[in-house]
Amino acid sequence: MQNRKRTSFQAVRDMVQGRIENGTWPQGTLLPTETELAEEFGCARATVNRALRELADGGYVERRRKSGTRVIITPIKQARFTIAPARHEIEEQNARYRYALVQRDICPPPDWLVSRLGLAPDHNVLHLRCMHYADNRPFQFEERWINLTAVPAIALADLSNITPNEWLLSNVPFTTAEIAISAIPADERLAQFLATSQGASVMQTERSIWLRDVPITLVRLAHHPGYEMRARH
Amino acid sequence: MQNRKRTSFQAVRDMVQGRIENGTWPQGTLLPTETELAEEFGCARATVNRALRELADGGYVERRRKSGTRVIITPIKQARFTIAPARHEIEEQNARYRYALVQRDICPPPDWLVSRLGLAPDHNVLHLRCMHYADNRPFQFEERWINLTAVPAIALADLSNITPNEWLLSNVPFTTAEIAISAIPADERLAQFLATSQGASVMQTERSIWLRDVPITLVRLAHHPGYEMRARH
DNA sequence: CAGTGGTCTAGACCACGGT
DNA sequence: CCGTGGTCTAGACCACTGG
Repeated sequence: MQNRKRTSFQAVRDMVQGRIENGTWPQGTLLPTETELAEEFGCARATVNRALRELADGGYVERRRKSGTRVIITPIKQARFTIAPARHEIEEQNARYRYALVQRDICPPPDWLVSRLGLAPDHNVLHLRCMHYADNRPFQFEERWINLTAVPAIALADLSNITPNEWLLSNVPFTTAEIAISAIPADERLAQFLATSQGASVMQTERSIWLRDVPITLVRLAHHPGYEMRARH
Repeated sequence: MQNRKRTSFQAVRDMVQGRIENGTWPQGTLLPTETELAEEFGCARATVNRALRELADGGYVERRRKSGTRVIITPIKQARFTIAPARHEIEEQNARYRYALVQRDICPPPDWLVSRLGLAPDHNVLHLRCMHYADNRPFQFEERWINLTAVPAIALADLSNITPNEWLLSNVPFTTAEIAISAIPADERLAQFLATSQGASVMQTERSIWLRDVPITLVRLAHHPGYEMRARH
């Protein structure tokens, strides 16, 4: 074994990960402390810390002060999905993007929306429906509600040429987003927009967005039949 | 607002993120160097480094040596979903988990599987179907193919009491996973297993798993109607 | 209360990649 | 070449939490 140029945090990470995967440290094992590992690997504790922090991020170990670092019992893996605007997704496939505003009205929020976002029930919201096309084929149907109390300016915006998403991105910062993905049957209206049959299985992404505690918008994206979300890890 | 005891990397991260979000540093802006930011915030360069590294992880900025740190042009957000075994998900809801092996056979791999995983077509695979129940209600239908060339031992395992997932997790390490999520209509068999009607909209998670270049398994999980995947970010 | 991870610092050297 | 991020170090103090 020749001189390692330096002991990198990646080497430490890979060593520890290796010991977890090959069974040296089975699930539930309490790992040596950072100080001990630093000694074993001949590096600074900060290096071990970074390595273990990445393993914790990756879902391999669980860290708690005082009790130490423990190999996760049930290895919950995490997958990262990229959430791109329809335009981006479509143009990446070298297809032509087209957007259409279908409906726009200002109304009191439905009850479920009030409770979902934590809205004030007596303030109106902007309700939008729009379509996104790829090469004139239906790609995504969007239904959106926007909190006019938080974003009054959007009531004056012309949303027939710019998507609500783009308008919001360039005008409103946000801090928190919640995403829920589900499979729903297409109702009659949705089936027409997506050029499919009523009852067809459709993937729906629902996103709720806040700026700190202030609800900004909730959007439901119904994807065309056959759409897939993909991720690697 | 009282004195911040120290300048934390989180404070730096939030400051920078804030400036990106409120438009001080619009998309494409070249940020000051780490050294400059450290000076501005009155902290060590390592602190700024950690803050910027996290922002890069989060998809806010792009970092390159020599050229510097730049605000990402198209803000592609990423969402992290946790991929937990059915047992874990069910027990977390305080429901009783039950597993049943439905079918087990050893057969040549179907063509689509050969090309999807990169299998040798002339070697058999283990083909399994099983069910996961929460409080005896159908939770998830699992169909799985396992590469017996890579994992011969599983042919001898008794999979009626331990799930194939659990067996694999404790016997085979893996390095790469690919996930695809889609919405499918339930065929007759699936509808029966999930106690729903034929054609019902069902969310399907397909996972392919490799150990380096060696394909291990491909599994399709059909979730019960109404199932949702959730994430925050 | 004491042990363990969490973070910060100041300084150093390395490695990549424009110029 | 040389500027910028990437990483390491040794030491220090802090903050959470289990016993």
